[in-house]
Amino acid sequence: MAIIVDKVQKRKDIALSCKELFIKNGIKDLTVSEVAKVAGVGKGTIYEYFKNKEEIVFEIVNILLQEHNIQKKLRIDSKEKTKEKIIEFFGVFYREEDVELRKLYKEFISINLANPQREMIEFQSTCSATYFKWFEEIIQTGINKGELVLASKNLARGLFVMGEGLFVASSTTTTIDNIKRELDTFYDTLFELIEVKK
Amino acid sequence: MAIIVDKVQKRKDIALSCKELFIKNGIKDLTVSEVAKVAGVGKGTIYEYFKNKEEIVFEIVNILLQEHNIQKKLRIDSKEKTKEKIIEFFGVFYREEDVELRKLYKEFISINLANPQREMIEFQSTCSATYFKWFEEIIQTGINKGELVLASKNLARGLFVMGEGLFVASSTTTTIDNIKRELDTFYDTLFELIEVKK
DNA sequence: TTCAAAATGACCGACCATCAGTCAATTAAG
DNA sequence: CTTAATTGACTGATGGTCGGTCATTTTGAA
Repeated sequence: MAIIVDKVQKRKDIALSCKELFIKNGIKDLTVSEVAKVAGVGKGTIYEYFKNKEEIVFEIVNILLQEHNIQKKLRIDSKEKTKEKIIEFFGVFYREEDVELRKLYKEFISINLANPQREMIEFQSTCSATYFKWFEEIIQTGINKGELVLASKNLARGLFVMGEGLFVASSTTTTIDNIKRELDTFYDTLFELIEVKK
Repeated sequence: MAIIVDKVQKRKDIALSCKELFIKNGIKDLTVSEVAKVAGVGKGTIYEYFKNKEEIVFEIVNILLQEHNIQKKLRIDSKEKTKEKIIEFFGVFYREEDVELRKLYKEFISINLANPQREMIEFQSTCSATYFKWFEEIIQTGINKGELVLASKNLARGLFVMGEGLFVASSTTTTIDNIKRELDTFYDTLFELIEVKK
């Protein structure tokens, strides 16, 4: 045998080394040669760790999402009321500090829409399912605690995809200038309807 | 002067000639040479009518959307109740006959997310604004007719982007297998909450 | 035990194919 | 003859491949 490198770790290293470059320019203007350069490896080596250019993005999203989820869990758990938890849940779509994640997510959706590849779609599905389960639990807890009416459960899916919709809409138009305000109005109204009146 | 061609019409002709090809493969696998071939013109001519490859998609969407809107208007007007109108409004996201339009829209969103260009974003914004105004009118009429509670108005934006969100979500995952059912459950529940009880 | 040959994984960058976009030359209508 | 319209060969960029090199470890004969 010869040198054995930690393939998993190196894959992460390469991906993260071009994170800034990628976030700045997006996948379209990121060349594999550039990636190789900033990662300090030869171009051929890139293809030892990634099947294609898209997979690099896939890896970056993967890494950052895991970090993000830990933070998210803490933030949500720290909230008392269900409404606050739900608002926190969608915070990623407008919170200042998550601007990088949004940029990444934008590219990720774009790639997934343009050339869906089994692995990426499956990853996206798993993420989405996990998030949705998490979201449903928040709603269910709200119902159990008597904060929300029973029917709220059926609104879960709609609410869940709404965040994504608002995100895409705001990314592809110039009109929605303040996601946070839009969401707030919506939540206030909806909670007026689904909160159990004391 | 010499030959004068109807630039606007020829632009449409070229765009439509490659519609099938584009819907089948998406923009990624569509080459400008191919477009030129099926349009029966030289490659250089394409660039007399379009600034870049993306603009061809832009034109196809534009043409088909206009056709679609006429149909949509008729369909919505034919419905009596507000709930039916709203469901009809989002029909494009699951209706069998609109499968082409969805494929186009998917590519369109993808392009807009990956390399936003002023003209396309503005077009998208205008479309979106028009649709939203239309949607708000439906809600407002519902309120005026006493079918919906006043608060429904504030839910308009949320409902509006939800359609888009569900569409994107279903395009990028494998889990949502039946958009129609998901939407129906959501609407039924929501209308249970916002409909004025007689 | 020694050490050179064999084996192997890691790495590389020249090269290839593809393709979006350009432009100088050509065509043809009036 | 003028000029709008058209064209396709050409260019530059870039994603991905592949033959080959290098460094380290294994092996087994002396």
